[in-house]
Amino acid sequence: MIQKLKDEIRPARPASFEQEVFVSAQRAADFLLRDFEELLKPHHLSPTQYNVLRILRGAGTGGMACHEIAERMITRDPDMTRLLDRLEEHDLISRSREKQDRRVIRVRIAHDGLALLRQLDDSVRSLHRRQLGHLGEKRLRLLAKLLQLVREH
Amino acid sequence: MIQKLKDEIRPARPASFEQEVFVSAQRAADFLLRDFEELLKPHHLSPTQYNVLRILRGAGTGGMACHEIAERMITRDPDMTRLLDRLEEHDLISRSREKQDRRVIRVRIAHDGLALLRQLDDSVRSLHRRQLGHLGEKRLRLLAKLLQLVREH
DNA sequence: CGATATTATCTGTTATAACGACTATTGTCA
DNA sequence: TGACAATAGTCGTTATAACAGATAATATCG
Repeated sequence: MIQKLKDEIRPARPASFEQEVFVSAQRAADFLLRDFEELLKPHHLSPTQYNVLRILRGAGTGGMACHEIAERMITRDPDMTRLLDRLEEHDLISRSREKQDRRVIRVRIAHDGLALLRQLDDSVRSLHRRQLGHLGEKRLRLLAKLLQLVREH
Repeated sequence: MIQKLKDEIRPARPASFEQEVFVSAQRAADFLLRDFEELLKPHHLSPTQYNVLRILRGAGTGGMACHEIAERMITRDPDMTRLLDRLEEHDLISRSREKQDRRVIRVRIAHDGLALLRQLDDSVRSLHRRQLGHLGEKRLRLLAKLLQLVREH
């Protein structure tokens, strides 16, 4: 009886190396994200919101349609509308309907959004340096290359 | 006026290489997680819940205290109680209060939980092989090593 | 041109995550 | 021993994410 339970509790096969890498990737990403969230918290921004602001700054004065933002985001978000609602409430972005294609909402970063990003630029940069700088440029290039390969599938 | 806006919209400095690696890591982790969520969805399990079941299977018949589970989890979860509530509702785990230290709740994987994991073992393994196998063992070892280095800080 | 498909976004609802405060139990140390 | 701190887990509340269906505008094709 006890032997049977012990057999049951054993997985069919030991975890594969691919599985271990999967777990390592999740752990590393979470480890990095945790500090980043802490950095943003005093500014009442989530990493996702920060990401959107960065994308919009990159888009320049022309702004971007919702679905273009969604395409560029780091992690997918099925609820762009309300994500933008929150940013608009805090005057970090502005929205306006397109003239040509009236389905499209054009989103632009607002003055306050730019100011906030600017205020964060240095601390974000130095956080990432603290988190990853110890690897050295050579290893970082290697890591970037390998992560790129992971996604190229 | 327009020139001023253009200046404002430009970040203080271009993104550092460390920042790029940070983003790559988040993207790669999300990319891997997405497929995994799809695989689990028909079984009404989230990656977090699956992770807990795996941890409990690893713990064996002796089970584990809540805080021990929390320590071993891939991503932190500040709400272990309700995470376990959901698993218990579906009879995937069982809980019982410790005799010696009555503060502690001992959690064990239940028969149905073991059966579910066993059912998933093969498909999880082959998913990760599909996702990562193309890198080859040498690159996977390198990647695992680098991800380990990231966390060792 | 008109029916239908597609695209872009929004909204209602439910589930989960995050944040704090709270209770119960045990450990520590004067 | 007895006050106080530390630990383990729970619960109330709010915020966000996920899912599914709805709405409006445009594109396509016979």
